[in-house]
Amino acid sequence: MGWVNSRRDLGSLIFIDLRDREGITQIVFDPQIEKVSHEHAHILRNEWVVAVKGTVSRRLEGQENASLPTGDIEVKVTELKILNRTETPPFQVDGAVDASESLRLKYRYLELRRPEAFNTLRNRHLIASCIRKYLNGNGFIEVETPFLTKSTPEGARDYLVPSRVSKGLFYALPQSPQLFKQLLMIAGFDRYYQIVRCFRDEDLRADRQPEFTQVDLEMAFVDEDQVMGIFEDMMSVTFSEILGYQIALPIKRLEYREAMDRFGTDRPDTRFGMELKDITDIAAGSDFRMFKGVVEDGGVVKAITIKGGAPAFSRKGLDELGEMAAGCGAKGLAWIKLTDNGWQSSLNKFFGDGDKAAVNEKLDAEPGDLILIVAHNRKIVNESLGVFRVEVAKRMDLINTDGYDFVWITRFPLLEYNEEAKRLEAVHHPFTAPVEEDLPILEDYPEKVRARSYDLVLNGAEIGGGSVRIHDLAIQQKMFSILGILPEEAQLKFGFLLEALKYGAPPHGGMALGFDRLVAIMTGVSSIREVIAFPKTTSATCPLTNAPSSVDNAQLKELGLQLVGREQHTLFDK
RNA sequence: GGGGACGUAGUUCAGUUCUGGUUAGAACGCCGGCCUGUCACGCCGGAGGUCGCGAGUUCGAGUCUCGUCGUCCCCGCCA
Repeated sequence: MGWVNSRRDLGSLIFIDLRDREGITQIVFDPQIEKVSHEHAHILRNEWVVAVKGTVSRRLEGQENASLPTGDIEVKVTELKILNRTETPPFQVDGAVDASESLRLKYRYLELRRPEAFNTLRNRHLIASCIRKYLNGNGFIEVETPFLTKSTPEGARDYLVPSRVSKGLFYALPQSPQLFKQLLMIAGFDRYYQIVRCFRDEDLRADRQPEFTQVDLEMAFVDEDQVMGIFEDMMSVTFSEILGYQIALPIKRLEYREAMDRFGTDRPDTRFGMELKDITDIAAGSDFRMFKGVVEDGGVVKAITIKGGAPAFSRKGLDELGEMAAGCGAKGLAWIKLTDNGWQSSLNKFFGDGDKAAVNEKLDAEPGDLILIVAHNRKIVNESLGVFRVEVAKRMDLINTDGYDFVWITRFPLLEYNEEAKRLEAVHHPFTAPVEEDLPILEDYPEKVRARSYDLVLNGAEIGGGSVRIHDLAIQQKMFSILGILPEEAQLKFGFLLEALKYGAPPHGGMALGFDRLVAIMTGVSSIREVIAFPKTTSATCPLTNAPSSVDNAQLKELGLQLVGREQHTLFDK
């Protein structure tokens, strides 16, 4: 039984490629074997659903098809039953012509009929099974937490659900099960996990969906090393079992500060070098006024060296990079092409021979190399060089795409100042514990305090993160006050957590893994939409169901809601 | 919220600028016919178009202008 993938009607002999989820098998209608079914088989078309009876037999000598796993055999049909016919599909399921993504989403069930799409989702299932097996075997208990829960002010925008029973009040769909898993630790569950849906109402990207799946876990009586240890082990087992790939353990670790200095980003792609080097001292001694000015203002001058990059970048290519620098806030991009005769650069006349040699040495630069330099405050310099580093590596094809390169980024800043909101915000979330030795400066220099947090980065993509949590009521209250949340407000929004912290909260910490991103990387697809059975478009709509859609006035009335503004929506697209 | 690319048979695209002009093409798919070893079967014939939508310029718009809708990518945003 299966679907007609293709037919080859030779008149008196008819071949059908029959497809089911496991693959394709050729079946033969031969009037010498059975007349009636052969006659009926003439009308078969692609994607019809059929059942056949017959004998599996070895193909004739020389008629094997090496490109099919079942290419040595065929089914000689003695009975044909047509189970269903089809209209002409909106796109060809056998994949001869690729359809646009919105069409494939609208007819997602046809897309999923394709072997590649099915296999991606089957791999997702296998990865999830592997993770479950690992965690089950290590004493973790899967617990479901509420989807209809309480809106929290920090973090992303919430999806809201109106309450019918309590008119005018709203549930929020969880951005993550964060607080519930902490409560489970306080309850003494010790090791919890959940493969769970999370919801965030923010603008979409190729690697972002409004609802996405996390592997969420939490452990009691642990420090960050134990959480990271479990996670490394879990990833190692999963990559080994699913891909046959051995992750190099232990996964290397970088403190946030060092990652920013060396790679210009908190999710460095460490599959290639080209690290950022500081040449502030040398630049300060040059005659280039712009560099001097930056250094006097407390800024830095940093550079990356592109080995053999001088011929690869034309004036135009460098101008493009310059525009990207401007996009990052940098005032400009200086470059040096190293030739056998010295520097080819607009900086040439501003640097003495000694300084030139010092720069070359510091940057490990030889003739044929290209040096890119940015001068500004530390943040912008790191950010723009970090962007160049990745862009240049892509353009020069320096990234080994076969491997899986993991790195932990630890000890992020606990807090950062939000210019727009004019207050401090938690970098990770407000329940993250500060590094103990930084506690004394929490009040006076809050932005200098490091968090007991850690992100797992794979091939330059953040795939997960977590932290040791605050289990001390006084510190949690202090955190809220530093974040500008008044005690009454904290009580209103997080009262249940503060209350719980009074009743014997053990030290605990955990982590969450972006499961869709992990699966996308492991299956080698470019968008997480490919690894989600029924994903949404970049405007958070579903072409298949036409969600979101309008509802009856009666439904609204029942919820005590009234629409303002744009009320008219068409129910059906053309 | 901002920037960019795209939108033409069922599908994927060409045609669109410089230079608006008779009947808008191709491939795959679809329909009909022929064919006993095909496997992207082959051969012959055929149908299929509101050029996303709306306005404007023009004697004349797929082509130029403005608006609008949709899809994708990026920035902001995503504790």
